[in-house]
Amino acid sequence: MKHDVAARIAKALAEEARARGIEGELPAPSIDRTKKAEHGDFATNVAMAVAKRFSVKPQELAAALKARLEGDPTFARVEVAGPGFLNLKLAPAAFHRALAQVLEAGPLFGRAPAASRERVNLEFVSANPTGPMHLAHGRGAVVGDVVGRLLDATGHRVVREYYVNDAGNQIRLLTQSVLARIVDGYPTPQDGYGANAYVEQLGAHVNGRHPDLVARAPSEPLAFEQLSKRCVTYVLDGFPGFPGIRATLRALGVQFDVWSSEAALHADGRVERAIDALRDGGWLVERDGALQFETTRLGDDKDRVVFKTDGGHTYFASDIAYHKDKLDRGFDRLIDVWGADHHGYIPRVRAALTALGLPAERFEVILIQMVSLVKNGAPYRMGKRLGNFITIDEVLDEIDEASGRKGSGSDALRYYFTSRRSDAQLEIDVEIAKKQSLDNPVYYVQYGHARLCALLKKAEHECGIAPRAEPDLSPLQHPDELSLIAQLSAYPEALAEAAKLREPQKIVGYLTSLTQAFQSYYTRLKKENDTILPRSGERETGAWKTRDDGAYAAKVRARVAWVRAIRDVYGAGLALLGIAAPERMDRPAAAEGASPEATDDEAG
RNA sequence: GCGCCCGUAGCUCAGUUGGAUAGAGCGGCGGCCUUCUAAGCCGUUGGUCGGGCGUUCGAGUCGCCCCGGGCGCGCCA
Repeated sequence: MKHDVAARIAKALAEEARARGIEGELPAPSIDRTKKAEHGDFATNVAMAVAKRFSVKPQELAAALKARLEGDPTFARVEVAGPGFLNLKLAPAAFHRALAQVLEAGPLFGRAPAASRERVNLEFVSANPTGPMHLAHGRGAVVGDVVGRLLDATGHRVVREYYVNDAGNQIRLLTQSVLARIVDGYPTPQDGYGANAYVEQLGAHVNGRHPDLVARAPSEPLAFEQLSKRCVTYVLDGFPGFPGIRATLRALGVQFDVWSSEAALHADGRVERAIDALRDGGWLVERDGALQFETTRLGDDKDRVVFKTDGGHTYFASDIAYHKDKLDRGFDRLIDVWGADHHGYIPRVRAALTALGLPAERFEVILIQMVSLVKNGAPYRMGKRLGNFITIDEVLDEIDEASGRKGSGSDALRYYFTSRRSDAQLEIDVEIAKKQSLDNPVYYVQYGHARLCALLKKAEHECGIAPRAEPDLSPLQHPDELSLIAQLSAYPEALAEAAKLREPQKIVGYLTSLTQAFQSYYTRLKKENDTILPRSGERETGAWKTRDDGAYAAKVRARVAWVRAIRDVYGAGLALLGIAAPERMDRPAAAEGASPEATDDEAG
């Protein structure tokens, strides 16, 4: 629809230029959808943008263009406004054409499967396998997952990857913490994972399953290593009392294609080879007994240690190998989703790729800002040692239970995390996060979808309108119906924009506004004493089919197709967000029974 | 001190990458269910878009300078 309008404006502009003898390239006109109905459907600033080239006043040029555009039946009204805007109101037929396009594409509308075919490696979450995922991890998980869906939908080939840090200090500390719980006299490690239910349960489980390893681990390094591996496995796969990271992610609707292991990078020599390559390139220096990579030569603040004085590697050493490995696997683009507290890390990874002769410009980072928790207005600090972190499992379970539907918690959390820009800090009240089950805005969007589905079901079963009917659309004349079509036609633009900028909240915003428009129309129509479908009495007798010589039936059929288009776009949008699109939603019992008295009782 | 992010309604946040009278949810107040789902709709309340200067037809959006908050500046991850 927008392209169509843009092409017509460009044509009028070109004609005007020719008439005035203006030579050369003209800037592409910028076409905007208007916010106000009185401004028509589209507006363009083209007259203001090119007035200088034409050596005339913007308003004069706008008037000339208006004269040309008025000859085009696509436009019902063309007006010059303000300093030289052209406000365009489209004829109904233009809306009907746009709707036909949506209907033809159906649920695939807006997708661009043949776009770039860029091969993208999307690495996200990558939380250390040392404990359950807590709420803050969820933000990166959801944003990463949705960015993956956005890229899928816009023609990229995405591999979702979880980098398991199974080779470092933190794993050793976890294993030591576990041993301290179950082996008499085993020292509690400094900065370890304290006395909480998680370590307790993990210890009990490990002790029951691998008594031999537990016995030997304190004195035999090999046994310790094997025990560490077991611990990582249990953290990922779960053990009694805790579902494990994989299951938590699954419950959140997050899937991964590849789980790559840091330990494996070391085991098969990829780290060594990457470091050797840096050495061969002359990037490494021995300093203070450690091996340093001179990243300052590539714009970093200071040189970075890759091998420590004690001979151990830093995580940076692994990361060099890991990112090199990802590029070696042939990806056109690497997208890492990181917590914003790691932002200082970007220059050194980029430096590493450059030093290795790899295309660093393919490396991109999405920073996820902190999630800070408050409880009753006061900061709520979470910490491993405090043992009071709110796990994702906990939040999911509570919301599922309160709403009586499995998956409800995932929907609520996904909505919450995707409705905000990821580069802005986010404050969550832990009480609201857990109890906000029934007034979460996600239900608003889902309810809209359920209403559309209910209409379509009734249309099929009680009016005999085929689900894939392709009726004449010209009876659609209600201003709300037409402006909703304009909104539908904007969906591909919203999707493309969201994918390009890696900003899921654009989709949430789009869906919210679409829902609003439909819900508002739905109620307004009733006030106008009209309905989308025939009322129940007429449905039963079939009288609606012949009313007004069939004109009414034609309108009903057109409206049902229109509803189907909205439903399809809706469903597509929700799928992008990984939020369920329920076909029916019944009022929850709490809301059903809500009366002033009942509310007072609860409050008192 | 240096670097990155943020500052928009009482609270949590959007704002189509420079457009017209800045929006939503929650909260407050007042209305709307006899037949398509009231988890809804309508109205109302609420703003010097942190402050200043600049760029131009036009700034919440871009530039510079302040103020305020968060994060980073480890041979931790």
